[in-house]
Amino acid sequence: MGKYRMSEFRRSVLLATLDIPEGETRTYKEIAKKIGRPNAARAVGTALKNNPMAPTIPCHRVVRSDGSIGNYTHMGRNSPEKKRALLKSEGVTL
DNA sequence: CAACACAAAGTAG
DNA sequence: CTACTTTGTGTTG
Repeated sequence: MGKYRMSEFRRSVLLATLDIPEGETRTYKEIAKKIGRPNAARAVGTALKNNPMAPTIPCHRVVRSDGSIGNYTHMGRNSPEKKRALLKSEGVTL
């Protein structure tokens, strides 16, 4: 029987990210806090890095706490510019 | 064991 | 004040 089970941490991160409304942004810290690991903002980034295989999850709505855009990996390629473009497309004022 | 899509506090100037 | 360094966190390679 296959175990469709990734770590709880990763699953929580994805769900929390999926819960971000359109046009809104959330910080890695906020996501971390939401899933009960307020000090694991870095782990949140690591978790998202392995998941943005599709626009299924609005990982581009997760930004840094200091207002920076943060990073964005898609298909093994880092494109912070793409992230910024997506946010702007949703009407997010940086 | 080392690295990473972060954060906050500490050190140096 | 700004810039760089260090420590904490959880998963992946």
